[in-house]
Amino acid sequence: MRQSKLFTKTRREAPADEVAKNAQLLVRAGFIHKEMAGVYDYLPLGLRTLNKIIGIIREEINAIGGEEVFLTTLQDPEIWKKSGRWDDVVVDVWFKTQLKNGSDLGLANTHEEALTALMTEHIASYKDLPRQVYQFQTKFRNETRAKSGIMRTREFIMKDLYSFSKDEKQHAELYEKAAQAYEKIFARVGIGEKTYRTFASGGSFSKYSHEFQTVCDTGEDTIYIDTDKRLAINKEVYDDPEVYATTGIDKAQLTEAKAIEVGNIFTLSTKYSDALGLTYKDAEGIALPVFMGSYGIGPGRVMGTIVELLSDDKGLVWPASVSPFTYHLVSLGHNGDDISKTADELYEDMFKEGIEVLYDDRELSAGQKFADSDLIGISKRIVVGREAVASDIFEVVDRATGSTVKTPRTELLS
RNA sequence: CGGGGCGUAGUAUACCGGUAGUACACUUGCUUUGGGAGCAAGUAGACCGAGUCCGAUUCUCGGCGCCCCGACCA
Repeated sequence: MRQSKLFTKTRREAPADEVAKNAQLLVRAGFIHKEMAGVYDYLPLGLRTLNKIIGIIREEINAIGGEEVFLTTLQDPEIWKKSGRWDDVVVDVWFKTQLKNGSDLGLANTHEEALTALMTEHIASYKDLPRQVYQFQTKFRNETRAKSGIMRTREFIMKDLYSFSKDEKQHAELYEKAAQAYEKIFARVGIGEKTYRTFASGGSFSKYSHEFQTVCDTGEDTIYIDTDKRLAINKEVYDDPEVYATTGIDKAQLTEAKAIEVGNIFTLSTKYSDALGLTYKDAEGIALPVFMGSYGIGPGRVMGTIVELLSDDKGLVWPASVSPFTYHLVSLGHNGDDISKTADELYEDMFKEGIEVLYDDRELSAGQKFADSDLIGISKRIVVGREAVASDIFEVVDRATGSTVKTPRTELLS
């Protein structure tokens, strides 16, 4: 797309009401806009990156057998009363509203209840199991304190996957597959090296859960890492001797670090299937409760984590896999001169080839264009200047490393 | 929810109990063009409410909003 048509503008100054690096840079580069505390809009560039992240998650979840759905945000209190989670004392992050007739509705903060109730119509036999159902859907959580830019917000998209198994053994297989899918996802978005599968407390459903924690100084969580095994232990279970017995991790080998929770996986057991009557008939015709798990990733938080980890003093730095465009084509020409014509031509050709390119065709100084390009952080920049006009060879600069490769037109179009 | 800080043009900031200043952005004109260009002119601002005062953007109180630390994060 032509940058002259992009409605967002970059800013030289960081917003006064943001301290977090992720929010400062994303606002400055025009990726997001804050509506209020903990509530952010995604603008064209931000939405592109968010959708790249979502696309990667979708591919990996589909690869392990996930079936995508889209459930509603408005929730019937009845199903929540059955699981005991309607009460504000039990779940303190509720946003609730009412119909015109005065009856209560909830705005979904998670979807165990809704999906479990739904699946009672589709799971009847052991032949219907296992199932893995997921969605990308808006969650509302009335956090007492939103903070850290887009890392902890009151409204956010979450990928939530739910697994339905006939027993614990079948569940364990799905659980491990989901964990491996998560590792691939975090590797593909560029934070794999710093992300550790982490033992954490399991809440009220199981002894333990796993979190995926990305080491970062600005993280909220404290974890203890075994670098050899590439595993970690959350501080909340650090003093539990059973963890070491189960995992074989040597407590003395661990190193402490701050980390961001970019994903989590839970064994739910039969809590929700019991509450909502989700059973199946085994081979003998006996009704048994379905064994469940849930698996979450917040694509927005992943995006924020990438910013926290990879950006530099000039701005955002996107890995190619999640860059809003493949190329940032920066023309140094003016008013229809030869440089502009060469850049125009290259843009049109790339566009026809379906290559994702943001074309800076604006009438601005070179310095300003480079500064904007650095700030936006598209992974590769093509610079069109005098030299390109004569030679048809273009400078391609890697945003992360700053290294330049002279690339002929034909190669750019392949 | 406890503690602390802060609300001034689109953005970032300054000063002041008596006509609110600067920079960036924006508009117009001329010059400039490989790392945030120059000159000139122009548009644009005190969160809301009450109180004190001759006079409040400034002081006091209340509300609303934003940030940070802590608690919380099923």
